[in-house]
Amino acid sequence: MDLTNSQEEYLKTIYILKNTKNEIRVTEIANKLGKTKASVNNAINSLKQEKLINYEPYGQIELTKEGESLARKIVEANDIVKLFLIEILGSTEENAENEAKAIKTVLSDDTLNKLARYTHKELGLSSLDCGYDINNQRCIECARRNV
Amino acid sequence: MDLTNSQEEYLKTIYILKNTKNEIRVTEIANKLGKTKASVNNAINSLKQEKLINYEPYGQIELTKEGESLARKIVEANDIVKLFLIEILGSTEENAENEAKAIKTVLSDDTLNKLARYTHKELGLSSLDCGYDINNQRCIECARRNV
DNA sequence: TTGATTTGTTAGCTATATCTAACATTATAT
DNA sequence: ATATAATGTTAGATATAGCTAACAAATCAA
Repeated sequence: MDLTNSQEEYLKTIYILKNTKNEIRVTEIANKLGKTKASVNNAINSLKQEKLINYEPYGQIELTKEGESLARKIVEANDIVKLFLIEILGSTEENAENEAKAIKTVLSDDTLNKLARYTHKELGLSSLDCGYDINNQRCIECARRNV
Repeated sequence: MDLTNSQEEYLKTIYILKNTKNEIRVTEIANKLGKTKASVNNAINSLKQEKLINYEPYGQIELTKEGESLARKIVEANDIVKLFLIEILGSTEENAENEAKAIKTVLSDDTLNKLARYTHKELGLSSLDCGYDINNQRCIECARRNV
C-alpha cells in the first residue's frame, strides 16, 4: 500500500497544482516534472488504481479524500525538511527544494516530527517543544505561522 | 557515472565487510542485505563494470582504488546523517541506521558538509566550524574523535 | 464547420532491480 | 577420494519507471 517515490512525486505535484490552478492537465504535470506525457499517463493510471485520484480518459484529475490527505502529508514532509535545510543549515532555496524532495520520501513520521520540532524550537517559533505531529493537529503556533 | 542507490548500498557493504573480515562471500553480502545470491551476483558484476571492484567468477571481491575511495565517502555520509539523527534529534540507533542509508544517497556533498559541521558544533566537538569536508581532509578534532 | 493545433492515449521498447529454479563449482568431512 | 554441503552462476520471469512514435480526441481559429 506504500507509494513509490515516483508516485509520491506525482501526487505532490497534482496537489500543488490543484491549489494554484482550477484545471490540471497531463501536459502541465509533464512539464513541471520534466517527464513525457506518456509517463504521466502511466503514473496517473497507477494513482487511480490506488484510489488516490479519480480520472477518466480525457477528463479531469481529482484527488480522492485519501489522495488529498496523503498529498498533504507529503507536501508537509517536504516543507519540514526544506525549512531545516534552509534555516538551520543555510542551504539555498533551490538546493533545499531538490534535496527535500528526495529526503522526505524516506523519513519516518517519527523522524519528521522530531525534525519539525527541533527546527521550530531552534528558530524560536516555539518555546520548548511544539508537539508537532504530521498526522494530527499541528501546534497552534506552528499553524499560525504556517511552518 | 553516478551510482544507483542499489549500487551504493552494495559498495558500502563490501567496504564494511572488508574492514571486519578478510574474505567476503557473495552469500554474506546477500544475508547482510536480505537479497538473494543471484541479485548480489548481478550487483557485483555491475560494480565490476564500473571498475569499482575486481572480481572473477568464484574469486575474491577486491575494491579498486576508485571503489575504495567512493565507498569511504558513502560510509562517511552515512555516519554524518546517523550522528545527526541520533545525537541531535534523538532517534534510536536502529531507526537512524535505516533512514541514514536512504538519506545519504540523495544529499549533495555540500549539504553533507553543512550537516556534519552543524552537528559537530552542536555537540561541542568543535568550537565554531570544524571545516569538515567529505572530499578532503577531515578536521583534526573530528578525525581524533572519529566523528 | 472544418482544418490545424493542442492535448491525451496506446503500443512497444529499454534499463534497473529484484526474484526463483536449475545448474556449476568449490570446500568439507568421513 | 568422493559424497554432501556450501557457495556461486545463469536463465528466465516480474515489476517499476521511463522513453519514442503513432494515433485519437478535444479545442480553437478562420
